[in-house]
Amino acid sequence: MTTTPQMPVPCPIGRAVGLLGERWTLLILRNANLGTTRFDAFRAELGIADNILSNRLARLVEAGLLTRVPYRDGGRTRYEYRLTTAGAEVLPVLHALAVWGEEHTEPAEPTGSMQVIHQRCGQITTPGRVCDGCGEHVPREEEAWIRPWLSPDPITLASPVATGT
Amino acid sequence: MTTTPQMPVPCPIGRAVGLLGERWTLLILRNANLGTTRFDAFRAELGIADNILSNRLARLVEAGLLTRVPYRDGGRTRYEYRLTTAGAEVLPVLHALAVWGEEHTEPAEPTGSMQVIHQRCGQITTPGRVCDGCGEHVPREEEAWIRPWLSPDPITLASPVATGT
DNA sequence: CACCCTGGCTTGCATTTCACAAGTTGTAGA
DNA sequence: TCTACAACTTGTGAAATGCAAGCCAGGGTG
Repeated sequence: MTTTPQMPVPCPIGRAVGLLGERWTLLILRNANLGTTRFDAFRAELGIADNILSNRLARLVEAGLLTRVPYRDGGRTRYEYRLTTAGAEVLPVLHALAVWGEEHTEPAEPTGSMQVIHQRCGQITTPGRVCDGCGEHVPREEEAWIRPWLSPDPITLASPVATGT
Repeated sequence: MTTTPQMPVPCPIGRAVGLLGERWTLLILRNANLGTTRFDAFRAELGIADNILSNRLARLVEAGLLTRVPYRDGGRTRYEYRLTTAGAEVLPVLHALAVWGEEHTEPAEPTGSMQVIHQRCGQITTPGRVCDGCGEHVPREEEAWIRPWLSPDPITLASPVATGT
């Protein structure tokens, strides 16, 4: 028997990897944290195949990291995928990956690098929970990312949908 | 064209995921951080197939996260895989995954959960760079993990091999 | 009111990756 | 000599992934 996804192993890292470690999953969550909610948008941004995107979104909904919420498109009801708190809380994983990637990998061509800014104080900071500039905790509502290869404008992180508490 | 591993995309998260996001890779690095160095040991601990382990180790060496160092086994030379600093620096990713996994997933059967201890002060702490107990930065030499489903004894993190500096 | 468009999928088939098992190499100890 | 061991390599079938096409429902356009 192998340690394939979703088999609840005793190690929390193993369990997290089982869920988050499938191909595309962390990238979907990255984009969901940046405000993407719709099937088409994920497909366009990631270049992922339809069937796999469909599969991953379903799994993320099932695992409670995303939730399907109805929205109105003209006169009919469609669904979009919104972050839950569990999904929003993968942010530290994304931060850690961003730091590691910035430090240890090279882009194909030198575009400006990704930056995280603390909107309350306006400073650029290292991805993480404390602002390098003002020394304070950075709540997700005050965090924005600049991804210069897409746009010079900062993108404020998406808020998770209210769940219970 | 698809965003497959090793294609240097502009986003550092994408690049990190390209390398670290392959199946088994983060688990290999977790165990390497806990002191595993040998092919057999990785195989036994992870239950990974030989050819995939071989492939992943080679890729990690190529990417500079591990390095092959010779050791003597009786009268002959064998090789083991030791962490480089780049490999050791995935620790924050592992911490973030551990925290998320502890919070949002359930083990199959309730074994004691993984704990991180700051050996200088002896306190149990949340995986991360600052000790909950004494409030100080936890350098990796002072960090140990207890994984009660394997052993009650704390395991001090492996040191990376000296590189350059 | 027939036709096309758009978003969100599902289905079918080719390609790639993975799992499992068996074989290889070089040395050493029984 | 025979067996054991660590670290691989090779072969083969199963599963995951990628690509393209099709489907469905409601609305807009002519």
